[in-house]
Order: sequence, then C-alpha cells, then structure tokens
Amino acid sequence: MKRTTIIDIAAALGVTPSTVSRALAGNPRVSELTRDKVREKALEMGYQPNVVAAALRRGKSDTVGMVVPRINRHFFSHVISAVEEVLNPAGFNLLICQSHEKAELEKLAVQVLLKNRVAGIILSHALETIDFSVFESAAREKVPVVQFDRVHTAVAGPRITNDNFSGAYLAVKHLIKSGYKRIAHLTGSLNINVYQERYRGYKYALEEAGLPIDIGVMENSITRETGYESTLSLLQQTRFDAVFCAGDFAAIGAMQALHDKGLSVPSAMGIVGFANEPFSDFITPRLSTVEQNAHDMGHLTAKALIRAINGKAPMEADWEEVVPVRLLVRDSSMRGETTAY
Amino acid sequence: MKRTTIIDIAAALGVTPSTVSRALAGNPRVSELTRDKVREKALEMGYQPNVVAAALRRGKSDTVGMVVPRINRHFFSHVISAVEEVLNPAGFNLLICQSHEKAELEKLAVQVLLKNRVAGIILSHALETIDFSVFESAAREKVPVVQFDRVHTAVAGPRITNDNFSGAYLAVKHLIKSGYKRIAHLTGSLNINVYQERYRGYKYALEEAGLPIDIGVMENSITRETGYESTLSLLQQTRFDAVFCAGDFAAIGAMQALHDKGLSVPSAMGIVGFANEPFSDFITPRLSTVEQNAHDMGHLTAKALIRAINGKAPMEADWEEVVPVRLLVRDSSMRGETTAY
DNA sequence: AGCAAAAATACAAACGTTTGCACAAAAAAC
DNA sequence: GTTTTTTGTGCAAACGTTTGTATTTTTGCT
Repeated sequence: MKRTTIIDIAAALGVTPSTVSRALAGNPRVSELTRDKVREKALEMGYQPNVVAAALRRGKSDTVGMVVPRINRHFFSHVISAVEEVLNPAGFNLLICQSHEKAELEKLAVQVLLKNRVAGIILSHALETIDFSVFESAAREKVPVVQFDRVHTAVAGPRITNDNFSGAYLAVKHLIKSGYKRIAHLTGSLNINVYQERYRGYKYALEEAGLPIDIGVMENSITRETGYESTLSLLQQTRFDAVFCAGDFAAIGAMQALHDKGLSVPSAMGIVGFANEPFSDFITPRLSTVEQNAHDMGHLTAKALIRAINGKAPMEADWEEVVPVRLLVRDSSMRGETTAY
Repeated sequence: MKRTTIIDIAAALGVTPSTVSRALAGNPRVSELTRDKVREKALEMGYQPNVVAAALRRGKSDTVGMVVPRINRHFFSHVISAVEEVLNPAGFNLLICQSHEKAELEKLAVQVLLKNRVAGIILSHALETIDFSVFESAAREKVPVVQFDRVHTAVAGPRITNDNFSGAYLAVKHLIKSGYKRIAHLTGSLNINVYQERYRGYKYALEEAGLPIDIGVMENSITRETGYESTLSLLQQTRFDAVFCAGDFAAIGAMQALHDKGLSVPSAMGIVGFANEPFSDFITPRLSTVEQNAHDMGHLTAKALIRAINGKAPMEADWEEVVPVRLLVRDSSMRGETTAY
C-alpha cells in the first residue's frame, strides 16, 4: 500500500498540495475552514509527513546530532535524557552517536551528522581528540555546534562546562578538614579541560592550606583498572593518607588496591571521587564524591543549541557557561575522630 | 559558502550529474577512467553527499532506528554498541531513542522513526507497552522491525531473546546446591516475556528439587527501591533463606534490607541477581548473578535486521533466536559450609 | 453596483539525488 | 564494409515537500 502524501490529500479535497502543506503547517494564509478539513482528512487517511522530503526542501532537518564518548556513563546518559527533555517538545529529535573515546570515530560521527544535514550538533569530545578540523566543515556549512563537559576552544560555538575547579577544590578542602594531610591525586589526561580544572582545584586547595602539592599525581588513571594500578604505584613511591580521584571508577580501583594492601578506608586513607556514579552510594564504604548536575547541563546545552539554530546567537560569539557542582560527603572521607565537619 | 553537489562536480568535469552519481556509487556502467576522475574531483571539491536527497529519491534512508527503555542500563548500552559494530560497517547509522519505560513514548518514538523513513527498527519494549498497533503501520510501510530481549509475538518480525529460563533455572539450582531451602523471588511485571521466563525457570528448579514454590514471589520489584521494600514485606509475611532477584538493582535493594535487619549475606541469606550490572562485582558481598551476552545479542539482532532490510528474510516468517546466558557465582550465594559447589 | 483592498488559493520551481530509457560511439561479429 | 553487440553517457522524470509569486475569490466601502 502506498503511503499517503499531501498530494493524495489535496486530490481528495480538490485543492492543491501547497494549500495542504500550509494548512498542516498552520500557516495563517489558509482559511480556518479548509485547515480543519485538511487536518481531518489527513487524520482519516493516516497521513504521516515525509520529513525527508521536507528536510531536502528546507535544507535542514529537525534532527539534532549528539556525539558522546560513551552512552553508558551515568553522567552522559543523564545529559542525554535532559537534552531530550528540551529538544523533543521543541520538535527536534536526537541522533545519538558514540565516539568510544576514539578521535577517529568522533570525526566520522560528525561527518555522518553533516551528511544527514542535521540542524545542529551537541558534542563532548573523546579523550583522544586533538584535531578539530571537522568542526570547520560544520562551521562552513552553518551547522551550529554546542560543546558540553569536555570542550575545546578550538571549536566555535557555546561551551557548557561543569564547575570542575570548584568541585575539586571543595573535595580536597573537605579531605583537609577531615584531617588528612598528604593528599594524592588520580586524574585523566591533562590535555582535557575537565581534568586540568580538577587538577587546578586540587592544587589550589592544598596551597591554600599550606600542604605539600607534590605528593603524587598520576595521569591517565581514570578507569577502575588504571586506578588500581596507579594506587599500587603510589604506595611504593610515596607516602600519603588520602586520594582525590578525578572519577568514581578510579576511586573504586583505588579503594580495592588499598583494601588489598590492608589499608582501611576511611580510617587509614581518605578517598573522594568525582561524578557520583550510581554505585558510589552502595559500596562499602560509601564513596564521597562530587555530583555533577547532568540535568541542568543538558537543559542549558539544548537551549543553547536551539538559540544557535534559530540564529539568535551568533556562532562567532562563543561563550562559556558554567554549571555548579555539589560535594556529597559520605563515608569514604570521614575519619572517625574528625566527623565534626 | 554553498555546499558542493554532484551538479557542481558534473559541471567542473563537463559530464552530467547522472554520470557523477553512478561514478560515486561504483556503478559498472561508467568507465574506470571517468570514475577515477569523478572521485578525485569530489575529494578535491570537498564533496559531502546529501543523504537526505538520496533517501527521498530511494524512498529509504541508511538510518536504522533503535528504541530502548533506557540507554543507561548496562545491558542495553552494550547491545547498542554491539549493534553499531555490525551496522556501521554495513553503511547504516543508528538513531537511538529512549522510551523511558513509557508505552506512549515508545509509540511516539516509532512514529518519529517512520516519519524519518528509517530502513528498519530495532526495539526492546517498555515495561508498560500493551498496545502494539503502531507496529502495524510499520508493517504496512514495509519497514522491518526486529525485537530483542523484551519481545512480543503481537509484533511481526524476528525476535532475539536471552535464555531467561535457563538463567533463572541455573541461578536457583545453584542456590539449592549451596544449601538454601526456602527461596523467594523478586521479579518485574509478569506481563513481560523476560520476567515470565525467569519465573518459569525459578519454579522449575524448585519443583525439580521438591522444594516449596509458594514461599513468596513479589511482582514489580525490579528497582533498588522496590527491591528494598519488597524484601521488608517478605520478611514480615514469610520465612525464607534466599532470594532470587530478576535484576541486580532489586538484588542490591534486597541486600540492603537484609543488612538493615541484621541478616548477613550469604551466611543467613543467599542472593542471586540477574544482568551482571557493573557494580555487582565490587559491592560487598560480591553479587552472584546471571550474565546476559549483550554482545552476541546485539550482533544477532543487527544481522537479522540487515537480512530483513535486504528482503532475504520474509517478515511474516517471524522466528525467535535465543542467546545463551551464563551464571556468575560470586560471594552472595556461597554459604561457608557448602562452598564445595 | 462598482472598485479597491484583503484574503484565500493555485501555480510552478526548487531541493539533490537516483534511475529507466534513449542514444551515440566503439568494439565485435559476419 | 555493413550489421550487431557492447559500452559509456546523456536526458529527463521522479521522490514529497516548501515557498515566492500570480491569480482568483471574498470582503468592505462608497
């Protein structure tokens, strides 16, 4: 059975396709009477608009592309949901791609999105990405790009980031208040804005308190496995009584390494993570961590994109919006004797 | 700057757009010489095909739609990745939608996909879904649908499921072998094939061992919260020494409830979950669970869809493929005295 | 009733491909 | 050397919308 088109509706009603198109679009240039007739007929004939044809004609689709490193990270999946909450009511739908942390896949994804003539792109970079030339194509084709969380100034357009600096600062300050004095740090690649900022916050808190900042910082220690290994290395290299981890997975790894070495958390060692992964709340001891507001971030990102699509926001004027974070104090950083905090 | 089209390339080369189209498509009706020239020019001019126009002309896009309840479930996100692994090399790309377990959103998502003229749809139903009429539209428009995990026979097309029966059977049999005798069950809605099958496996194992099957079965207890509440209820209603949970989140809830009541796992109470969520391995005690093979499931699903798209598999012939699962025995179900297993 | 202005609709071109068919040139067959 | 076949291109229509402009119809005024 052929699909019904506006031409079929037009024929059935004795009007032209253009009238049908305008009627369905709610264009005030068609009378209320015919508009109602058209809508009724469309419903009756089970009409489903062909958005592909519309996209071709208009040169833009109602689809927004979103590229994230992985969809199964708590933070990213929540940002995605929040973005949907804004975009769907606005008539857009989301094409989600994963870069799997690979620069090449990220580039490919962006190209696919451009080929599909998406209305705009929302993106958080892969860890690897250092070449941003694809985004010039996007700019050339006037497809707005909004970056969130892992952002880079080499790409034009709005950037929505977490307040990583303050999060790290609060986390470390809390460790200090709890009585820990020699605080190490596990982080990701310091090429990424996110980890740079957390590192900055970490250092700032230590400096402010007059504590040593050269205890030990391990880069590329962001997974459970690398967190585990790096903690073992640290134990051999240096002396410390707490670890601030730039991610919860690393914190879990650190916890296990400490456990395996017979060091108890939080009495012998304090740990604070980052991201508030769902498991953080029901491991033993419960992990103190920094909660990112994925919901607000998604909303802000989506709204920024809509503004950019509607041309309200010149893409050249790329500004940065910072979303506040929140420290969640749980067991892993609470020394019995200093619970006073 | 205008985008380059095949018309531009044609003009630059003094040929017609049709030749360019055929050249780029690798059609044998154009000579090797012109094909190479066209390809070179396309590269030189930075040509990006307009897949929207192609989709309109062909009546089909290279996009496949995928609808899942939520993308942040370990199982679903891994199926998605596996589907991508098959689909991307085959030239398709994925449009991912979430139903958030709502029947209405699922229906909406399918409609959006149909409007976008996707080549096919991959879907796992929301818990709520009981009305399958949208899928008749899909069938009418000859858009193949492949269901996975949460499937329903009311929808035409291939179904790829986990071996939920065997998984549950193995889990409960293992509890029995470990010495537990009164085994309760937390499950989801028994309208869903997935939970029906797990329930069947649970009962079968108990019957086989001659153990009572009326200890206590709590429906709609699949989240951490409901798992917690249901376990407390069970403790009041009945006497039991183990719980088989149809999901890991419920198992976590159960564990916490038991912990709060001073019942230790696994010595006083055995617990086995289902799904092998990533946290299952690093909570205390480590949770025994049934691992689903998301990778194989994704591959099989994607391949089935590609077959259906290519018309190799008549949609009417809807068959079911079952993916084996694996029991992971960890601490939560191992009584000290019966570790012999 | 007559005319201008406003409102509603029709016409037709465009968006960038793909593809059946026609056609010319080259190659093969007789 | 003519006819047939093969091979490579061109032509033009189609896919289903949207939208600027032209045309018709209605409305409001005098």
